[in-house]
Amino acid sequence: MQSDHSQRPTLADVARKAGVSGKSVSRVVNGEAYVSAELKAKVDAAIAELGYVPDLAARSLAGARSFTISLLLDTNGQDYVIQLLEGAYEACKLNSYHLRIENLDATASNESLLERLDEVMRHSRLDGFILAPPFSDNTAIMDWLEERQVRFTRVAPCIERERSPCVFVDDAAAAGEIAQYLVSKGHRRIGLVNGSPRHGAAIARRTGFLDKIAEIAPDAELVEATGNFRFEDGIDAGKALLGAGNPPTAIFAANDRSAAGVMNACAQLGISVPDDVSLCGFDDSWLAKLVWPYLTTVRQPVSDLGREAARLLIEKDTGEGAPKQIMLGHSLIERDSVRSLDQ
Amino acid sequence: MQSDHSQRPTLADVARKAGVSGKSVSRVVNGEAYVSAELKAKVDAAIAELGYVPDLAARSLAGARSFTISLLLDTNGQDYVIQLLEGAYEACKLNSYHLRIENLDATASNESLLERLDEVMRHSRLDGFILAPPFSDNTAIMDWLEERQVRFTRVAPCIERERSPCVFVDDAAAAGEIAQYLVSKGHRRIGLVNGSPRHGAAIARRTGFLDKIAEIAPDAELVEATGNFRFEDGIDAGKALLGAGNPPTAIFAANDRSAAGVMNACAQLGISVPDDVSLCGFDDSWLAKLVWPYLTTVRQPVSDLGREAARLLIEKDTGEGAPKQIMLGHSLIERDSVRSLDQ
DNA sequence: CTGAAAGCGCTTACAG
DNA sequence: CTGAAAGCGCTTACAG
Repeated sequence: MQSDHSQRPTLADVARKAGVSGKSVSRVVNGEAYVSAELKAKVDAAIAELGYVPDLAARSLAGARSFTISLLLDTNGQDYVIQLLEGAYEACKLNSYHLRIENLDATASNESLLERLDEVMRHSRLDGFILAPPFSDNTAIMDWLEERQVRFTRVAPCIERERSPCVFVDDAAAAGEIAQYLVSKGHRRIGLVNGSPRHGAAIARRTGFLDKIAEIAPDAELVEATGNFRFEDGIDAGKALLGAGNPPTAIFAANDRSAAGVMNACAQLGISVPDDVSLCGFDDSWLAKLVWPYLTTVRQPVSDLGREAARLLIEKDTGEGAPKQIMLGHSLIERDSVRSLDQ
Repeated sequence: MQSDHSQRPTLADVARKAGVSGKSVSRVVNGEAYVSAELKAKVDAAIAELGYVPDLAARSLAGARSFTISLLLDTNGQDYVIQLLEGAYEACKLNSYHLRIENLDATASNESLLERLDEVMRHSRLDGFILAPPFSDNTAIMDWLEERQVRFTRVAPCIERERSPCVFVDDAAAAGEIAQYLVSKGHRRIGLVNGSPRHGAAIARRTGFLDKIAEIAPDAELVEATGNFRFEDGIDAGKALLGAGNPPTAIFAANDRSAAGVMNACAQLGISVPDDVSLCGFDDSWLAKLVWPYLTTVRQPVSDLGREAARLLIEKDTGEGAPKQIMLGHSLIERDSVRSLDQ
């Protein structure tokens, strides 16, 4: 690859061809102020003619930027990982940035997580990190990054949102919409399969759901089951909820994966969805259409979350001081897993 | 980050502390030959004391290596992407390499794919690429990389395996085992849901399956349906295969995803798996246990494929000239979607 | 608004 | 087996 690179035009080549100094070429390339239109035109022409592309390693060595950002995530059983990756990749590509991946184990101790981060930072330069859940709510990681003045943005944080630029969806409101939807369909005995207490989103969904029920149907009976966002949790919760006497007529599971688990429990128990029990998920992951019947759920624009998180990291702060918080919209996706009790 | 980096110990610091030249430190760090044990010990001690880590950007700028490799994949609907990523990431981490992602659209023209690769290579230095399916069978990409003398390894290639180091599973043999298994359970009217003709693996699975049937049960009736590895294809194929008269008693779908589609078709048609029809998938993706009944399938060690592909890229060729081909084992995973006709 | 010089932290020839 | 010098291709102060 060395030979390949040694034939590439350099900044000096561009400078020679344009008849200007290297510093001026650098100014144009970096979009700095105080460049006359005339000079810029000459440089741009030379760049185009030579097909010049600045060398990443040299920029990184000489300057403070690396044009590379890292996505911190846990691939373990997360349905949204791929979409997040897609969104972040797109934003990077658009801005000629590069995307690196750090796959960490969210169940590991903070100590070992920070150790790994330290290793990563020592080995290389990075313009910043995108923290995916559940790292987006990890204050130890945030403290560590802030101490070292490393920029970061967060995807779907639930705590201290003002602490960094971040992108999220209103989980509580979305869960509230599901509550409203189920109540509007006549359900008054409702089961709730909770998500991982480690994820703030699970808390927000629970709270939003319960608050809305309390508000619009205070007479409703609620049964809760613990969960951890996993398929197996959905199976267990479904059996617990539906195996007892006086089962709920509708169940809201905190994510699609555990909703699929509930469906599995139904299949095992010989209970029909939605004839015997209605079911809602959350995420609108591709899983929602890999079950039968298709799952009614809330759509989160996951790849948009990834894209915006990357964009916020790449674009310099606009100087207004305050980090940006971006809330993206969600939407209830009606499919076939809920029936109306009134009909 | 600049301030952070300027405080890091450099190679010169280590040289000073050890009382040797910078070149000697470089030799030790790079594990070069012709270093006396005594000198190496001094340098190692100084490195440990200072906590020295070589700077990636500087190494990359000065030398021919970048310690970064890129995984070329298409995230679109591929169940194995995450596992591949996990495996490749692990191998990189172990060797202090960094993993970058390029997410390309496999349905795009070769021209636009190569254009993007060119962009990527111009922007930065890369020690090589891992080609994931279906790029592992894309000769245009291989030609392009070879012309530029860029190293690459391939995951699950089906053609020209000698052309690069690669890692794969014996798809034909694995499909043959499924054939044998179904025949041993008494099935003689068998459906086959094919995979994407774009993926060589689909061809190999079909051939392996048909050949084995012809060998051990030449009297068996076979019905084929086209497919493209997608869930929807499984639904369509399932309906086509099972909606007609004299339906098969067992179906082999070329991947788990389309097998899930077949299950969906069964649910829609009121057909029970495995009571009315038996079903096998391929991959043992996590989907296999997100359906009911759990899917009997063939397990591919996907994260191992990713790990080995990265390892082959990172480790220099051993100089024997011939690229390495590594075949990893597969195994039939018996679950609950197949029943024996004899009982 | 523009430029000449120094330097980022390594590796590559080249000597010895 | 070991080292002194040059250079990779940029950006950063610093001048003007």
